[in-house]
Amino acid sequence: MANEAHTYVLRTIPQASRFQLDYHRLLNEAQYDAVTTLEGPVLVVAGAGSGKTRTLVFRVARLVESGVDPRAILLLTFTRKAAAEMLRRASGLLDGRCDQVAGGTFHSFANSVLRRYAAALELSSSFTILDRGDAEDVISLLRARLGFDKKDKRFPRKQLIAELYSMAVNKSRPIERLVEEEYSHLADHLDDLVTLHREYTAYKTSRHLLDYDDLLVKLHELLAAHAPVREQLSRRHVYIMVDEYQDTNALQAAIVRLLAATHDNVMAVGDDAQSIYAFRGANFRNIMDFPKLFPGTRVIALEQNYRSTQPVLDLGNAIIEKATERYTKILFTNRPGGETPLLVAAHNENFQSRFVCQRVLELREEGVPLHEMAVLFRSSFHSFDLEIELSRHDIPFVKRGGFKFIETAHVKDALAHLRVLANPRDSVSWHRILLLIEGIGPRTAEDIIAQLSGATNVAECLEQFPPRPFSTDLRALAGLFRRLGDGQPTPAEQLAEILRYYEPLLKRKHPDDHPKRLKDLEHFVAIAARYRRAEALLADMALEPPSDSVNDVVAVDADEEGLLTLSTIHSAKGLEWHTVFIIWVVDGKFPSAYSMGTTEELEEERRLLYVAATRAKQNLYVCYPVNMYDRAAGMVFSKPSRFLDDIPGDALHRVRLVEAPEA
DNA sequence: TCACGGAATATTTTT
DNA sequence: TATTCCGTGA
Repeated sequence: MANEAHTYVLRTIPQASRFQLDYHRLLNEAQYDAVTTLEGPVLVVAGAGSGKTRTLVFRVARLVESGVDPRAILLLTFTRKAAAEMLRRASGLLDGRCDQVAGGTFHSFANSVLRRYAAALELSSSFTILDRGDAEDVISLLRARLGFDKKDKRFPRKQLIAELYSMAVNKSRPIERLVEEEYSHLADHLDDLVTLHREYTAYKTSRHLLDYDDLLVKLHELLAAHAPVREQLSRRHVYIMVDEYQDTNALQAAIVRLLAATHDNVMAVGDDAQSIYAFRGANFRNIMDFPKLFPGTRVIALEQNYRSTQPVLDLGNAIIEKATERYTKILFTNRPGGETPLLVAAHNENFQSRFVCQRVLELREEGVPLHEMAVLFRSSFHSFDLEIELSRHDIPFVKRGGFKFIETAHVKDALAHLRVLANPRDSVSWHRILLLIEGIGPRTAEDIIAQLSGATNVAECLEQFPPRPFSTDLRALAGLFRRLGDGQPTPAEQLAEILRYYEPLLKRKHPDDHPKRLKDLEHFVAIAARYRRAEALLADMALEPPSDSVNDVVAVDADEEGLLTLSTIHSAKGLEWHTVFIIWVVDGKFPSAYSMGTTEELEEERRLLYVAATRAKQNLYVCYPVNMYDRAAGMVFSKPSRFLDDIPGDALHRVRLVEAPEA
C-alpha cells in the first residue's frame, strides 16, 4: 500500500462557502466571464436581449459579495429608473447592501458632484438647471437684446440655435466648424451666432444657471483641471459601470476616463447596433474606441438572446444585416417555436388603430396581460388616432415619451416660483413669473429683475417698486414670497401656497381649459409630496422628469392586469414585451422624411427599427396604413418602410387587413 | 411698452 | 397644424 504510486490532482474547492450565489449555474459562459472580471477595463458588447441587465445586476452582486464597499460602485445608466431597477434586482438577489450603490445618469451624477464641489469651480452650489425650453428662452431673450431679431436676413429660430450650441458641446466641436460641416444653411449668421453664444455663456455664468450640457462640461472641467478632486472622486468610485455605452458621446467618454484615473476599473456595456441618439451628439463609434481609451481592455461579447423567439430574431437580424457599417454579431436563441412576424397592411390610419385594439383585446382574452403588450412608433404624434381608439374600447394605457407633463406651460410656471426660492438669481424663472402679471412685458420684467438682483429680501424689493398699474399684483407676489419664507414648509406645502397665488392668473390666461390644467397642477403637488427637500425636487424635475406624457393615463382601472404601453422607440430602449406592435412603418414616417438627408441619419433610423423589433418576446406586428393623408397632396398611397424592402416573405409574413362581414 | 391678431414657417427622437 | 414671428393699435 505504501509503495503504491499516487497521482494527485488539484481541484478547486467549490466556492459555495465564499459566495451566496451560484454564478456559474445562473449565467452563461460569456455572462459569467463579464460578471467575474472585476479588475481592469472591460467592454461588454451585448446584443439585444442577451441578458445585459442581468449581467450588470449579477456583477454588482458579485462585487459586493467579494467584499467591495457598495458605495465604491458607480452605475451610470441612461435613465435613473434603469439604475434603480437594477439595484432593486441586485438587492433581491443578495441583500440590501446593493441599495447603497451610487447610480444614475451622467447628468444626475454631474449634478450631485457639482453641488458638492461647486466652490472649486467658483460656482454657487445652489445653481439652477435649465432644461431645453429654458435655454431656448434665454437665447431668444439675448437674441432680441442684441438686435439680431430684426435683421434683413431672417435669423434662425431659437430651437435651432439651441440645438446648434448643444451639438457643439456634445460633439466636442467648435461652433464654427459645426456650422461649416453640418449647418451650412446658417453660415450667413455665423458671426452673430458666435457672439450670441458668448453672451449666452456669460448670462448663465453670472446667474448661476447650468444647462444640460454645462453639467457635463463643468464636471469634465472639474476632473481635468483639479487634480486633488479627481483623485478624491476616483478613489471614491473604484468600480465604474456604464450602461448603454453606444449612446454616450466623446465628452462622456472623457469623463469616464478621468474618473477612472487611479484604477481603470471600468466596465462599459453596449451594442453598436442599438445606437439611436446621434441627434444628441452620441456616436456609436465611441463603443469601438473604448479599448483605445483604456488599453488592455477585455472585450466580451454576449450573443445569445434570451428574449425573443427565433422568428422575431430572424427579422431583427434581417433588418440590421443591411446596415452599411456593422461591427458585431448575429444573434441566436434557444427559444423554440414562435410565429413569423406579420407585416399588416391596413386600409388607412384608423384601420390600423382598430386592428391594434382588436388584436390587443383578443390577446387579453387569451391570457396575455395588458402590461405585456406595447405599441411602438417613431414619433410621439403617430399614436394620436390610436389613443382615441383605445379610449373608445376602454383599453387603459400609459404613454411614454413625447411631450412631458412637466414641459407644459402651467407646470413650468408653478415650478418657476419654487426655483427662484432656491436660486434668487435665476432670472429665467423670474422672467416667467413676472410675465404672468398683466401689464408686465419683457421690458418691465427686465427692470424688476435688475432691482431684484441687488436685493437681499425679495418680498421687500417687490413691494418697494414704484407704483404702476400692476402694483397690486406685484404686491400679491411679494405676499407670496413672504409666506414662502416663513417657517420650514415642505415642497408640497410651498407648491400649494404657490398655486393659491397662481390659480387666478391661470384662469385669466386660459379661460377655456383651466380645469384640465389645474388637474395637472394637483398631480404636480402629489409628486412634490414625495420630496422632503425642494432642491431634490427641482433637480429631479430637470433631470428625471416623470416620464408620463401629458395626455397620460386613461385611468379606467390600473389593476394588476396593468396598462398597455404606448411608447416612442427611443423611450422603449432596454424594455421588452410579450407582444409588440410597431405602427406607421411607412417611408417618410419611418424613416422620417427629415432623416433621409444623409446616410448616417438613415442608418440610425434603421437601427431604430431594429431596436423596435427586438423588443418583442413572442409576437411582433409591423403595421402600416396603405392610404394616408398628406397635407400637400391629400390622400396618397403609402409605401412600406424601405428597411423592409428586401426582407423575404418567410421572415416577414405580409398580410392585408380586410373588413370582416359583421357577425 | 404691452397685448393681440394675422402671417409665416418648419414639422422627430431626449438628458 | 401648432408654434413662432411681426406689425398694429391702445
